[in-house]
Amino acid sequence: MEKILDIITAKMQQAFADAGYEASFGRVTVSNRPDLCEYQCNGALAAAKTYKCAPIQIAKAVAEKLDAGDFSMIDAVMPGFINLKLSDAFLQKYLEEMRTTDSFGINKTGTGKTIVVDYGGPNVAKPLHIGHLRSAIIGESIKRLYRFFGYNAIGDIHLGDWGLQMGLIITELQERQPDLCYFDPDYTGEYPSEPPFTISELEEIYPAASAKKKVDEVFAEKAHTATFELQQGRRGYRAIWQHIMKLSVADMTRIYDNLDVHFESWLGESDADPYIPAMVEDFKAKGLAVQSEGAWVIPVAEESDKKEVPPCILVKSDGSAIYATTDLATMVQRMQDFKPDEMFYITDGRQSLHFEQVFRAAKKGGIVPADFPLTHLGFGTMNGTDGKPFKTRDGGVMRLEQLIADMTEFVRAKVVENKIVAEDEVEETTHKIAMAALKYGDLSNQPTKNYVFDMDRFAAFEGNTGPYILYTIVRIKSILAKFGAWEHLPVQAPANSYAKDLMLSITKFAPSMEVALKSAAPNLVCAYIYELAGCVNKFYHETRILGEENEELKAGYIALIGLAKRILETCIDLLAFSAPDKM
RNA sequence: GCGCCAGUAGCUCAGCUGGAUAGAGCAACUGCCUUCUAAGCAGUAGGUCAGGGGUUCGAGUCCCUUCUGGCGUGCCA
Repeated sequence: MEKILDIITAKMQQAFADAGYEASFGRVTVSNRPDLCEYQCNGALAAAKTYKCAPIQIAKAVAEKLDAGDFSMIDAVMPGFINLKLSDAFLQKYLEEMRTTDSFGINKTGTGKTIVVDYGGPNVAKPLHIGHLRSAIIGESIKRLYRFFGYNAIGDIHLGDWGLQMGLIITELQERQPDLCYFDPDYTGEYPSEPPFTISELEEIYPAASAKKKVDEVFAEKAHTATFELQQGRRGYRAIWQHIMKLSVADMTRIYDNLDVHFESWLGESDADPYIPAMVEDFKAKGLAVQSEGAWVIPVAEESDKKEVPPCILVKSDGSAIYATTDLATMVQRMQDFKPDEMFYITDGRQSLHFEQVFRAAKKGGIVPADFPLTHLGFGTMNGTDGKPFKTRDGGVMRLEQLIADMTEFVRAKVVENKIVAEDEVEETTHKIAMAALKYGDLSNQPTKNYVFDMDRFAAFEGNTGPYILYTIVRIKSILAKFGAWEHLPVQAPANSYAKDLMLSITKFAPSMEVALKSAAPNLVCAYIYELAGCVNKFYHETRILGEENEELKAGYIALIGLAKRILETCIDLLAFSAPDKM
């Protein structure tokens, strides 16, 4: 479907041309003065400079030429704005087309294209903590946005299962239980099928090892060696690694499922490992990798760089792979297996230089074509109310599970207190509201910016929050349920100013989603539905819907809120949460 | 040192390629539930858009500069 702004702009440009001015001045925008008009064109102001005459003259001349068909008001006002209001008939026709068109008439620009969205990135053997929240929910939302526009979007978790952390765990485990058969180089038998540790022990081992590494050089050296040997295929280490993977993946699957975050691909750094030798050889053969300070590096600095861009390290001086290596090898694997048209990475913003280096290296080495779209979205840090990185009261890192549990508990109390939901539905309703609160609280912020995570504020449920959006949907659902079958009812012309505002808001769906996709900004989806929900609530407040005696009019109201509900639900699905029937 | 990001109401944030009176939410105060869910709606108050220059008919938005904070800056990820 053509967007309203495009339709009006075309008319406006024609009017500029007809009045003897350059057509490109006829750009129309949504009004920033809704009290005066719905759409506006400021082109006369810009044109005044070119044509050296008063802008108001141009505005008036253009307004004269404007095709009045779809407008209820065309006004040229000082100093030279052209103000427009849409006619009721136009709005009705437009919304009815939206209502009856797949995906409300958005243009599926991604049809036939494949994109790999790399997000999540948890490390095995480490519990998911709140630092993983942003990647998971921003990534899931961006993946869904791409999918909504027709892309074949593959979410890839990219497990951190191959780095130094694995060596650290192995080394720490060996210190604790040196007699395990895994550490006996001469052991040739089968290894036990059950791991010598539980998930919670594992989660305690890693931070202990990580801390030890910083103060104990011998230990650190051992860990590096273990990492190297694991990557070289040492049997016992591989067996331990298998145990760790099994336990860890099962645990994180449970948590991601609970968050309604799903990955199509569960590959990790280890899966890229087989691609490393050939890739490294290729970089060397092409002369792109050079030896420097004992390591093999790929110089990626460019003339135009304003800063010093260090080379991308391909092979460490001890011969083992580093994250740049696995990221590059992962790209090789993805190009081979998924044949994507784009790759999109969602990680902490502090990794932006790393991705800059990797992207350059990938293009230099021909892993992807030179014009291949590689995007890194670096999200900001989640801070506490003191403005510093979020910590628990005792200064530790809060587990993602704990965060979800806290939020859920708070919501449950509220749901029980309201007594609207039947007892057997409390849990499901609670879960939906908690997810909405948590995700909307995060996603409504610009992803690239740091933001303050304030549990009290997120759980407050008033104003611009997830629960507000859900509440709006629930109110509509309640009316629709009482009304009966509504899906077939056509949209009618606006019956009052609240209806018209709501209709205008609905027409902004497609352009809002397009910008959200283009900018990879779920916060724009949030901003849109907040506005839309506000329009619904105002309309709801001012209009008696079920009590309307004129049946024709009532049907129109129902059709309108029905359409609003479908759009709201589509949007929250893009944000990966859903609405209950009651709350 | 260099680079990137940020600085807008007491707090948390919007502000789309410069355009009319800088917008929301929270907190404060005031109205509205015998009528479709008050997790709602309406209203009051609150701003030298960090400071200073500049470009422009017009700057929160573009350019320069200073200050403040965060982050990054070769073998962790």
